[in-house]
Amino acid sequence: METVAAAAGVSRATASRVFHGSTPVAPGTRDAVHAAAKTLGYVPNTMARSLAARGSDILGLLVRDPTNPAYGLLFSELQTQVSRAGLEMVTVAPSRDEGARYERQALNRLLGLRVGGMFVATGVIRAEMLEPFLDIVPVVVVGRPESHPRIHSVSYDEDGNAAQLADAVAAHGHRSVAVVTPSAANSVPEHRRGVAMARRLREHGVRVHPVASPTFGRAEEGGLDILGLHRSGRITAAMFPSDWRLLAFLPLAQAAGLQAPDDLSLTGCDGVLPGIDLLGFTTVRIPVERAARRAVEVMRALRDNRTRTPTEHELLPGTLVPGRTLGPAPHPV
Amino acid sequence: METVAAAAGVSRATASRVFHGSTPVAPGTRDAVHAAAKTLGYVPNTMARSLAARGSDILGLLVRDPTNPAYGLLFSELQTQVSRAGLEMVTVAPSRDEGARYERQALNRLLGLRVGGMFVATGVIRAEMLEPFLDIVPVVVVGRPESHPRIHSVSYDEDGNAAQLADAVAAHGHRSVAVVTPSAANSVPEHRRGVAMARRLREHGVRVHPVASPTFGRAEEGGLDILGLHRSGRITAAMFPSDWRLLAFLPLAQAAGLQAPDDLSLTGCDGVLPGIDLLGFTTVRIPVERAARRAVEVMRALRDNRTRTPTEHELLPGTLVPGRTLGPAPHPV
DNA sequence: TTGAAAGCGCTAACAA
DNA sequence: TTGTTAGCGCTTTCAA
Repeated sequence: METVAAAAGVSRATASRVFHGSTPVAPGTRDAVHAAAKTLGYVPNTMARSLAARGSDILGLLVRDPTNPAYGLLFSELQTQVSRAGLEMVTVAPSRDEGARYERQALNRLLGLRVGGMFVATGVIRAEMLEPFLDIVPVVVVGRPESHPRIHSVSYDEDGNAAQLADAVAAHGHRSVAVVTPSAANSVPEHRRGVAMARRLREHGVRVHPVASPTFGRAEEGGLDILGLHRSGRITAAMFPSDWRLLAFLPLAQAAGLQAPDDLSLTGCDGVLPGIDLLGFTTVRIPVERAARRAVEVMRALRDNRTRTPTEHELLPGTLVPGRTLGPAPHPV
Repeated sequence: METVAAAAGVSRATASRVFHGSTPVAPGTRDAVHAAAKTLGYVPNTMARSLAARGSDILGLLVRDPTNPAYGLLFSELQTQVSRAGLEMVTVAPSRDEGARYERQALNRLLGLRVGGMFVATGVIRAEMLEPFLDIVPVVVVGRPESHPRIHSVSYDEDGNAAQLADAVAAHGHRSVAVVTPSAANSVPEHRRGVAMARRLREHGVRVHPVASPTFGRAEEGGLDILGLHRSGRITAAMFPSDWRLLAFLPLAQAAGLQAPDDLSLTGCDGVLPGIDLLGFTTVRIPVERAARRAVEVMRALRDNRTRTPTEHELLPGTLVPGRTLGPAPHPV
């Protein structure tokens, strides 16, 4: 900046004011500085700036698994919303090597940068790990339900989404349905969805056949159970806790000569897999965009008014995507 | 750090040495400092550190679209490899709002952080945009072929991958094949793959039916052409430039009562869509993990030896995934 | 509207 | 093995 200031014939302080834009600067001076900066290819040093200013407009996002399309989309949307709000954002992810240690490391990377706010999109960091920093930096948990009395969160209404799907299945006249429910150890949100679907179906008087789906990478397992249930005429529909699981079931169904929804109705959940809409799945689209928007709004409120913003725990409902894999029950059971 | 040093009864310099770990510190002193840091919840200020040290071990990744599973995977793998190398990494993505302006903004965010190296995984930033910074910070372009004489790159061998698939199709006896080829404006890598597939097929003496796939979001378009070609008996296989396109074709095929590979053989390309392996696509898996590993190795070499590392332009071959959607040609054409 | 000067939290010689 | 000291590049009072 020294060089830029010299080239423009002003002091460093004035150059600083031009870039920061807080105090008024004479138009002529401003132009001279900008011109000098452009020709010299000057990019302000964020480090020095936030060091001197004791804080920055850079927000941090801690994301669990960029491989997961839901997180990828969240990343992308948050970035866009943050940009629109005139702030910046950098993202970190933990190393994939096993261990919560890397989550901490990623958290520290953000803390070390002294970000002006943190979005946390990982279930592995527990609330207690965040607690010490709540007074230092605004934290918004996003995409994962959080009930800590001091941590703000914006997440998806998994129970409501599951209920929407169960309602749709029941409304199509299905009276006996398989529900794939992975264990909680396997996937917390999927487990929760499965449980909620089953509960709601039962409220409709529908008979539920729970299908465990124990292993993670081999989603076929529950699939064979479903084929068996269908062959013996005990179900007319199968509900999956994610589009991914439903996708995994398709080749099995196809091999068995099943057509959805004529032979068997199928539902997924999520609606974010790229290209998934083209498959015509009946599913619920989680409101990633809205979550991003709300998360940024909450963050802004927190930053503007650090003192007393009441803790918010928002739950955003998804949207039922009718699709082509859910049809009327073929025959009364 | 002042507070920590005081609590441990040492000077700031000593505390610094403990965290930085360059110069030897007496074990007793070290423990005292660590203890003090722990109880005080101290996280070193990266800003101040890299300001004072004139540089940092933080690398930056500029990623085009975190929504794309190939980039998501690359992000994740780079993070892991960087961690293993004892370095750190932060990632930025441009806002999704239109315009190359946001790409620049994202680039500046990284530059402003004075990262110690940059991975660039976006086709939108052109080489000329990077040129001014090549002397300031090591740059490695990854996932996109780059031929700039001063910019290092590690990317996928799209032509080779396309050839592998074409070879497999020809080897299965197909003599007349549809090849979906989007325009370059639509997607550069997909266009390139389509062209390369067609070329290689022709070298095998196979008759190629090019299928344009003009619009982006509506991949069905080319699909109808393929169904027509198949109905009239003019093709026995269809090659898609990405798994995504193939996925989009599936519902059409299913609606038309087609089974792969009995009625029509199908191939994709990429192999990274989550859950895609379960569909049994015949495809090529792009070597994302290897690309990440090599990119980090190149980066380390650049950082260690800034002066004269000859520019590398690596092209990594993918792996053919046999799958179940490619079978022998049903009858001679 | 501008400049001078005092730090922000840390590292890196240099001395001790 | 440790302390002292001079900055790193910037922002921000305070005067002018």
